[in-house]
Amino acid sequence: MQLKYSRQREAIKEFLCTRKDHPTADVVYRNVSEQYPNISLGTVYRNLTLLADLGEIQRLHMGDGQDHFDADTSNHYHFVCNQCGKVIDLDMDSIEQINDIAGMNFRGKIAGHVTYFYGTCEDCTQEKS
Amino acid sequence: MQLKYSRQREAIKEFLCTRKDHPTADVVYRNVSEQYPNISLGTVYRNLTLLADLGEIQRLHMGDGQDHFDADTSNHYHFVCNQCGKVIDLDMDSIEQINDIAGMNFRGKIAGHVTYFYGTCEDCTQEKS
DNA sequence: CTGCATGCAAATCTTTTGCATAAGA
DNA sequence: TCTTATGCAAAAGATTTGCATGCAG
Repeated sequence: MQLKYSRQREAIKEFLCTRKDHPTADVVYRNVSEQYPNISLGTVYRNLTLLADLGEIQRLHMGDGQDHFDADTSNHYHFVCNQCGKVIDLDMDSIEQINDIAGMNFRGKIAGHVTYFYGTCEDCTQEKS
Repeated sequence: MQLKYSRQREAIKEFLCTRKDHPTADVVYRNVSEQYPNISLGTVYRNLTLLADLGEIQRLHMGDGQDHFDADTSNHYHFVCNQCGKVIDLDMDSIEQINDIAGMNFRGKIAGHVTYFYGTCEDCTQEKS
């Protein structure tokens, strides 16, 4: 099967790149709708899935019921705030470290990993006090 | 609200403790049904959610469409095989390491985390060759 | 007795899919 | 012109929920 250009897909990808948070399919849909009023949610899902399969974006399963999408495909950690639900990227260079750790006890081929930290973000910590 | 004993909940918890893999709600349902033929899927979900909220079990969002449940609430990593879908616990003592890593760049309170490694498990690697 | 837990079924919500039409190559 | 992508609506799945009844305290 041969991939064809589509402006809808392009717009979806572009929108994701502008965001540092991790929008859900529905958020993508509502935003891209402003540029392409006739776009359908099905198309958004199809393209998000396609882009994720191509490795151009990351699909995140955070357990809040909806998948989230991230245009940053580099290995990085995610912090999910228990209070406000915000998702924050954690930058760190030592991603290799974690692969080493896993390698210690596991025999098999590790292709990738996803790490979520859960807790209270700085903003919510301040509000409490 | 006051918690009351229920044999169904007890059976669900016990079943989970016997398993080293991470059953889905439906698997729990089918198994506990053997002991309590009239138990309903709703009850299974209600209790799994309750037990997870109490911290007695862990709810895992692995991105295969169904949540998985784990009676082992200690911090540990999960390996998900891309080929057969199997989930394997990775034992490692150095869990603290990962908290240190996150602490380096993030200001806030980290309460817990979940790490999934994706790849090919040993069995599937062998079949291929 | 009083209230939480259950069973059942319906409702919700997210994501996927079938199909006729539009658009890219 | 040939094939992939879209839009729309229906379908599919997983999980939640309302309500009458059952069981624990």
